[in-house]
Amino acid sequence: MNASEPADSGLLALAQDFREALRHSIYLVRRLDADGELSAAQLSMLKMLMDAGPAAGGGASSASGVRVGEIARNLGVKVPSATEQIIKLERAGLARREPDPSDSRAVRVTLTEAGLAAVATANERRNAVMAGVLSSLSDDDRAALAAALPVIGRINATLQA
Amino acid sequence: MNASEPADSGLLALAQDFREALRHSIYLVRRLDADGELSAAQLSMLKMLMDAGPAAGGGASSASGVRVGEIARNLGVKVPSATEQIIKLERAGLARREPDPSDSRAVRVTLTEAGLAAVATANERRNAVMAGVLSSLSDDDRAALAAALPVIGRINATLQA
DNA sequence: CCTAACTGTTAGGCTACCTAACTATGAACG
DNA sequence: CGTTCATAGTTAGGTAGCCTAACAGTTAGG
Repeated sequence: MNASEPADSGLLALAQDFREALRHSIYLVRRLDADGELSAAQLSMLKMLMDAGPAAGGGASSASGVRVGEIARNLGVKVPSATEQIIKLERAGLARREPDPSDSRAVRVTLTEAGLAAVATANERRNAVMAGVLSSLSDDDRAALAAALPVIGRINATLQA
Repeated sequence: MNASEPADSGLLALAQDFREALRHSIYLVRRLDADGELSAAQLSMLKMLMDAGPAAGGGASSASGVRVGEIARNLGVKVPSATEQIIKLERAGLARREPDPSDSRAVRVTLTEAGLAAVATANERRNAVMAGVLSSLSDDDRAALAAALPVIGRINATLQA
């Protein structure tokens, strides 16, 4: 419509639509998280520990576990919030806190067996619910969604930096 | 891989990926909402009032405003939570509560001029931030995202029912 | 050493949500 | 009509998750 700034106006429109979609998706997330097992925050943390746990990034030695500060950064929260969640997970027997041998200030957090199992169970259940929702879509819709997921992943990755 | 239930396993995989994407997108939403103006919940409510306000659904007469129960349903929260937010908006001068002339039990909520302006401002700002994020994508990525938005909208619509 | 930088915990506070209990109005029916 | 049941919203009390500020212990540098 506007010849002077077509790109910008399209970008803003896309931004608005995407925002709207995410805003509404909060219901969906809320419904998924309402299975009364693990809270969203706790599952996120457990999952992160699982992903990062086995082979921690670029570390030379096999320093098992993730440091509190790193957890906070990964989850996009402040350190005290991470501590709070970690303590809850620890009390629930899902995670363990151990001193870092190479730096006595630091704390290493690892999943327990129970934690690992809890992640698996919770994820399965939520995936099943989500799959139920997606099952009502057409094949084309699912294809479009699948094509967009890497893009959304790229958007999210941008924010980590 | 598995010939017996290829559709189901694909569906579950898609479900998992979509869930993951939404989970990570929470950062993005949080960042957008951290502009220190209106909280996410309040902006959602204001926006809903704006959308529903002018021409309320299938109502015969021009009953202006939205009822508290309807607001709660639209936002996916319980009535007391809606009341709470409405009171905050009212105190901030962004919304008004009036008795429903046709049912003295009911309350009609409408935006004030200030509320309308606040929605506009907050949305503009957040759209700009989001546009900034999206500007780093390739054209193909943006196209894929745009194609998926209606699908996500359809998913969200499913939940309303 | 002694100070400066860093890691994590504690303390206190806020928002947004929930359930349960209450008030007031409307509607149905004998 | 008047009692009874349903509906609309508010109030009260509680929880989860996040934040900032203040604190304690550890490491590293001058």
